[in-house]
Amino acid sequence: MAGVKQFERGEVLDRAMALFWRRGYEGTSIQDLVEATGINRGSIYGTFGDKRRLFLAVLDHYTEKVAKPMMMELADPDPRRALEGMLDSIIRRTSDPSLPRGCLNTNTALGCPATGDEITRKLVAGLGEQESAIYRVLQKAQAAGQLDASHDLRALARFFVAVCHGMNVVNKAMPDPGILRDVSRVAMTVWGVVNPPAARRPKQRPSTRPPQ
Amino acid sequence: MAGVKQFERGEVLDRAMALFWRRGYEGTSIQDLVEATGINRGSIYGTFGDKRRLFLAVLDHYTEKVAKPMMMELADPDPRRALEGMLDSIIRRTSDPSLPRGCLNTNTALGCPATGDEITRKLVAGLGEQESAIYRVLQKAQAAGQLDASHDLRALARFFVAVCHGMNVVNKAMPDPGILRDVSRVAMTVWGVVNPPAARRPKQRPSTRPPQ
DNA sequence: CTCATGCTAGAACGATCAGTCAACAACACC
DNA sequence: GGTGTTGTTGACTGATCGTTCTAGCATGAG
Repeated sequence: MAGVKQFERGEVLDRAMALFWRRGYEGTSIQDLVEATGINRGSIYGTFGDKRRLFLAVLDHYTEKVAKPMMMELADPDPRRALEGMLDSIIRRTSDPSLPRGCLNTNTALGCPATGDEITRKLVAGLGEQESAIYRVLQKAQAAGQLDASHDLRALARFFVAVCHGMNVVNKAMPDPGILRDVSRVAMTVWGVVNPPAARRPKQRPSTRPPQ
Repeated sequence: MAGVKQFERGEVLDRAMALFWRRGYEGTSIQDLVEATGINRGSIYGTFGDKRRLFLAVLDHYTEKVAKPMMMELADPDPRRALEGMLDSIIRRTSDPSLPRGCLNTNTALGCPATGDEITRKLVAGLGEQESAIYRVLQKAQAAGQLDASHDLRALARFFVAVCHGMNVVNKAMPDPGILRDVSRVAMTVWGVVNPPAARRPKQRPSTRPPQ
């Protein structure tokens, strides 16, 4: 049947995403994509332009399907639970054996030559947004008195961003959710630290235990 | 002049390392290596075998030249300074504009298809060694009373491993040493935290599952 | 001297790469 | 039914991939 669309854009992006995620940009050929998506070479080019633009579409797809749900955890009204939720969502995702290891964004950021093209700009922008979103949660926590006023929120936000990406790297190499639970649990303890040794800390026992 | 070695193995590995580090395994062609090292195509094959084995040699070279010096910081008699030194050495390295961004091991771990071949095994082994080395430092600290006895040392070690790799990812995307200093400073604050009454873990050694 | 050695230069290999193209089939509208 | 648009198809392009190979030459050992 020609002349009528044989495929769903979203499904093609799903399969292409899985492939790029698993094998990286350079490691994935158009032929691989043709076989994995089931649609023809020409249709790929007709729909997405070329490999690079297909990859950009996949990055957007990933943001929508994976990154955004993770960031949604930050909307939890309780700031501490929001952060824990974000880390937990990484653990949940990396525990799903049907998904490739690591994180497409993280993989891409390290696999690519770090040129200043649109791909890198997208990734850097994503990192920045994540930092900002975490920063706002921390501000809320500080305003609510759940976080000591002496904390450097920018540094804290950057720390959590780094932890997220560290978890993705570790997961890619060693797919054991227990490791990530350890990392997450320890990372969350910085929350309870009072910076100046003078100040006395109110009861800072965590009200919620990580699920499991 | 022919008939006598025209190149130093170490220099060739230096240049090949820089290339692989910057562009990744798949992004670096033999032709690139020929041009960057200045030695002939045939000499590369004669000396190293093929691209994969050259890359393995580069990984060893990287371990010797970059990873081992970083791990040496852990030998500091003061455990806390040892850990700080390790993180600082990452910041120092990533601040050196003459070196490529990120970390070759981290880049490779994420850029490659993560097959179970020798490359992945090398990387996983490196991660394991780092975790063990950090673990021993933490044990020393705990024995010396510098670290609260309630800390879960395995989890702490895994946390610091993840932070290292998170720093490498962040640095690859955003080459600002200030960010890494923030991350490092916050990460070190976990040192002073008394662990929440963590569930006693069954003795759980690093994962045995094969990487993806 | 002779000869093996270890490099250089470069052609050539088949495979694969990203990307293009013309022919063709199904629809929408006239 | 005629026409134009749209999407499919598979062959095709030129470039590049990793790898091999031949030929030639300068050296050091015997």
